[in-house]
Amino acid sequence: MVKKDKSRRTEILEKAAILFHKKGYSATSVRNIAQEMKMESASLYNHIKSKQEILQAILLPIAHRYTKGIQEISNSPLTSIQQLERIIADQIRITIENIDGVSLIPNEWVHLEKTKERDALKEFLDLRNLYEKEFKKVFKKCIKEGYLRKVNVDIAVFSILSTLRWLYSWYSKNQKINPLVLETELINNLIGGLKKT
Amino acid sequence: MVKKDKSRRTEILEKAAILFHKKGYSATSVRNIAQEMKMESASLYNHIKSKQEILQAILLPIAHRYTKGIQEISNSPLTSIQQLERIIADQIRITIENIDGVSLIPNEWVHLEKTKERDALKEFLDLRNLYEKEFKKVFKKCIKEGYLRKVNVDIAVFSILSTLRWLYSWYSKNQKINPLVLETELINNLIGGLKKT
DNA sequence: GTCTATAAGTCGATAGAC
DNA sequence: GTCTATCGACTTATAGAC
Repeated sequence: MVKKDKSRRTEILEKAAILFHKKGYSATSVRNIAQEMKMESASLYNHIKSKQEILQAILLPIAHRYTKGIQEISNSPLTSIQQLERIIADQIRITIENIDGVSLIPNEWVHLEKTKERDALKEFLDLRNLYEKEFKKVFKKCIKEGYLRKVNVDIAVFSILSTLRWLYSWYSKNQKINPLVLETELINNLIGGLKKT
Repeated sequence: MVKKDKSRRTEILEKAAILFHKKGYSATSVRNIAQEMKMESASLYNHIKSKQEILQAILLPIAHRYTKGIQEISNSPLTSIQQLERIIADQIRITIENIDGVSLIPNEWVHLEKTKERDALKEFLDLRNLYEKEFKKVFKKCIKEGYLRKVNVDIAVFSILSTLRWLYSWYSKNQKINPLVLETELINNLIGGLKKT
């Protein structure tokens, strides 16, 4: 089976993600994106409806991917601590697969808007809330079943998610590392801790 | 002693930090800042030279504060593990004191520019590199002296700094927490780990 | 599907009256 | 030190020729 050519639209989304990552959504002009595509900015509009639609087309599929992943894992027959480790591993994989897209998740979502087609801001925030709720549920189960210490759940979950949110930044500068080493090391640090016992 | 009136310039920097936090530097216009000050945008220029100067006046003092803090701690006679804990506590304090300003550190520094007066981008990045170098030095000493496990230093330090970088975001939504509880809990999680032993 | 031309608005910043 | 007025550049997006 021959791989289908990358559509022009997909190319635009990829170039845009790189530019948004580098300078942010607001500081990136439609002309900048066109230049990367070696087109005039007017030509872009044959493939996309607006600059806003580009941002939505990058961010929302990633947000859906995260939520789908955590739901599948938390509905699986794994033990709670295994689920927690899998959820962390899943986030690491999503990040490595699409650094530029994922890099927009922590901050650039604020530029999502409600458009005629969809309320992208609400859609994103709903998915994010669902994800955090699911994450905390699994985390609490790990405590209840005696896998983890009785820590403050809000603080501990925030701390783990912070590391995962910033992974894109670290990974862009350290791409040579073996992803499986990264996965193992990170899970050990985040859950096991650093202190010598 | 009577507290000196807040200068008009300081007010501008505070309002600007809030807006930059909310929408980012690029998406915030000089007119937006003026509106918060209940002035016309032209009037702002009696207090500041340019929009860029505002960003520099917010970010660079914070960057200097971080670096000064870590250097004082790492030159103190504390043990390496005590230094590490103090460094983390210092970051938490800086964040709580100035959430809006600190919120710009992770991402908005990319909009710093070289101006006639100073090369703000270079200045910032030099300070950041110095900070990370110092942090890793202390961390390595903790391993060498047997306080911490022999983990991958780059990954572990990135992970800790990620949590501290994102603290502003979590704290803005959880300001009711006792800062000392936050400090203790976070240091325990980051260094001690979550696993039940 | 790409182009040129351009609309309609916003941007940061300045000049000069008061 | 604040205002009105305005400059010139840049913004997203559209119209219409090819």
